[in-house]
Amino acid sequence: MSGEDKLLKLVEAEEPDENDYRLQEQVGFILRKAHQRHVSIFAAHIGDLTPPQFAALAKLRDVGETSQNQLGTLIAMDAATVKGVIDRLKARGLVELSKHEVDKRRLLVNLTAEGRDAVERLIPLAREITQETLAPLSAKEIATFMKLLAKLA
Amino acid sequence: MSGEDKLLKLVEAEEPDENDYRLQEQVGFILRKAHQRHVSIFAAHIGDLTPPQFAALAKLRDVGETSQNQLGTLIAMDAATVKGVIDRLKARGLVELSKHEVDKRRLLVNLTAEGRDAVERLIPLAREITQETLAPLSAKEIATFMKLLAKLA
DNA sequence: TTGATATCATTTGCATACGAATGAATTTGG
DNA sequence: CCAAATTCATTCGTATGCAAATGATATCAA
Repeated sequence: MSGEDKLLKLVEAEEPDENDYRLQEQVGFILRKAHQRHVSIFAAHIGDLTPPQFAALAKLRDVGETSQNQLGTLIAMDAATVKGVIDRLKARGLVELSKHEVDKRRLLVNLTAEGRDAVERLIPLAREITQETLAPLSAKEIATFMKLLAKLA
Repeated sequence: MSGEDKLLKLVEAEEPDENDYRLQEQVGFILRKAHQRHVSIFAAHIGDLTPPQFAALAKLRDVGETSQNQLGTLIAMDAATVKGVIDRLKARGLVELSKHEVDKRRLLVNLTAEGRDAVERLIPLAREITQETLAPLSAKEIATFMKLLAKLA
């Protein structure tokens, strides 16, 4: 079959050309790049805290004292990951840990006064980060994008 | 100022309530979750290769032999990261390395026969991964989403 | 009540991801 | 032509992110 015939066949059958896989058009690849860009913008605004660390602080501000595991669930981190994040926040005095009186398995996490001050101070910057990340889109596009992105997450 | 007055003021001035920062509505947080979900879908279909490793193989299939650094640029990885990825692919015999004859700084990377076989075999699975990642969206939503996501990446 | 299950946390091992520092080789500008 | 700047690659340190194994505690069910 000639190249032209093959092209014709593909158009007619609407089959993907199996020789034509474009990495840079795959959702996973672009998702990874968009995430990288966001992290970079975050770092430019908040240099001394990572997005996961800020997420932990912001969520603790919302819900108050919780167990480490529960916090992990709320910010989409598995137990091993959240432990590292909390360890580093504790080392910096932004959170404090205590044992649950009734259920001795649980490790309670809470903001320190310093941690609470830090979150309040950083939230305006976090708003700017969100804005800058979405800056390539118009207001209408942002609404559409956020709706669809939420469906994928 | 009473709570009602404060609300009124906010509505009039269209200022965000600085006490009301919702982490789970921020684009960075949802982007991170969407990426996590994609990686999880990837792992369910292709267990013995990570998305970055597959990206390297797929891109080498596109462009043929390139320098390690150039490959990194093409798949959005910095020099330190791409080195680790290539090292592991080399250890598994999927890529081979050679020195550039003219520019002695460059380390050339290419697929081995086994690496080429692996990519060809995996591309259909990669198509499924893309499909499953986008499954929560309709065809029209996918087109919209990809267009907007590309703008952000 | 007790044996099976489930939950919470920790640890280990592996794989991105990136900043910063370093060294080798190349290119550029004066 | 040569010194300065750039590029390519490596290494180190730190921080996610997750699977799997382990130990302690709690809950459930026969």
